[in-house]
Amino acid sequence: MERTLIKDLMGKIGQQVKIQGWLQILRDQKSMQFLVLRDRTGLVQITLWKKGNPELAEKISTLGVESALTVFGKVVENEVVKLGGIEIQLENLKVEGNAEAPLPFEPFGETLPDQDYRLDWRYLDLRRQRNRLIFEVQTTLEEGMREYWIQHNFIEMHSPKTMGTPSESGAELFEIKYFDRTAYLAQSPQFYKQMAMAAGYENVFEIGPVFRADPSFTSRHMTEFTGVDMEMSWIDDHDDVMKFMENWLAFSFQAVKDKHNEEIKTLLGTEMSVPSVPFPRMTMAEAYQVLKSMDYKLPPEKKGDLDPGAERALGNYIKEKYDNDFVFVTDWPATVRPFYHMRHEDNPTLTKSFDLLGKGLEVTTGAQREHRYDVLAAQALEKGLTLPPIQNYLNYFRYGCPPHGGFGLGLSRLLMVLLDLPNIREAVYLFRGPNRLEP
RNA sequence: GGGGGCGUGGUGUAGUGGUCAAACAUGCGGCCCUGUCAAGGCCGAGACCGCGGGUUCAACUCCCGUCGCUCCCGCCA
Repeated sequence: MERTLIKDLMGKIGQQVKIQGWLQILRDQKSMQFLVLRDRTGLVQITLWKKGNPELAEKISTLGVESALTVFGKVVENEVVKLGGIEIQLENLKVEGNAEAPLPFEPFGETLPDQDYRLDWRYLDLRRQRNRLIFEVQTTLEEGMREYWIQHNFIEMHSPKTMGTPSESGAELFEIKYFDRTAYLAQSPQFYKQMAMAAGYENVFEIGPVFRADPSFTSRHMTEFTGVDMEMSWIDDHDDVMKFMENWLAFSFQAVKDKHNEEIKTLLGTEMSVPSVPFPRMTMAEAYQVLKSMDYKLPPEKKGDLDPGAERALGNYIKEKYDNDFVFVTDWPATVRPFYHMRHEDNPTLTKSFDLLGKGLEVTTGAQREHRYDVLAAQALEKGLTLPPIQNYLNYFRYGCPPHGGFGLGLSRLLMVLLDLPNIREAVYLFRGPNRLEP
């Protein structure tokens, strides 16, 4: 017999059905048993008159909530039933996976345990529909991103995650044993996607894991996360990257809205909005003016940079003034940017770079890259790097590399912004942090 | 790495020097209940109050250390 999904039961009134799901509630009375079964599409009540099948009733009495069940019965209409006005008259039941009692916690209880404890029992926490929805949204979001890229002739890359030499900055890399030598986990596909530019791919993207050995204890950091990276060739400057990016992002958000708008409202209590294009832009210098006008005081050591408080303040300002959740902050000082960001011709202290803030949270860093070998090498030296460790990278620019730029985006951070999630641990399937390697 | 906060039955909380051999809710077990539906009623089990040391006649409560969690900052996506 074929399985019927709970949402389709209305069309099967009077028929025998097989449904499969988890026992959410068992009300075991003297003469009647009521089971509420949950599958990914909804809840339904299942009813058994005990005297009609004492053996089955006995079996049901031993069930723990959250057991995985296959249920056979007849769908009947019953106005008395508050759960959709229908119920299933139970005929047979197979226990596929019994749940021990008590559960570590009640996923559907009125109060939930601390997040850290729920992380220990992540699969139970994920049974809540609102958590399932987060990853349905993520799936649609990535689908939208891919669709837009493919429409624009991008090639998908899968770059290695093990590296022989530290690339951008040694401090934040995880060292791993690699036979008789040391290797490093990639903290960005940066160099590899630029290599694709040198290879003449013109447009590439990658969605893959990146690793950061930062001992960060915040609601928005992870030691391993999914990076969304792209790089495009033959641009005039970083604004070409921003133009592409805002349209790409709006397209992907629209895909999410088309598919999940109602559920996001009901399960997450948030109204999602598709940002209007173009996103507001402000240079770093303008951002400082705005902060000054808001009386936001940056710590003096943050010269030329923003701190999280400043980012939140700018997010609020943009929301109020332009009614947009996003803002590009451009033209960051070279002092706070990596050596490979291209600098302005008329002002070499500033880079052709940008951050994208979403609701005041940094979700992206991007730039036009320096593709001229001599300039790039000079900038590396100026930053205090030595050339031999990055010579393989520098070589990409020796035999005809086109002008190019791109960005890296944190997938879970974008989900936080999209769904108004307060903590990145909710926006990722399994969180990894300095003290969290399990499950 | 720096700073703040927290750590009490399975879970969420209350209790902040003696009245606590620790309370409430929920969950769990048992019994009762002609259809329940956030079901309800009764009974029961379950915590040496994170760990170690100290102060005190007396510590869940104060102090020190330690571990864990959490938030903010640094770092970044």
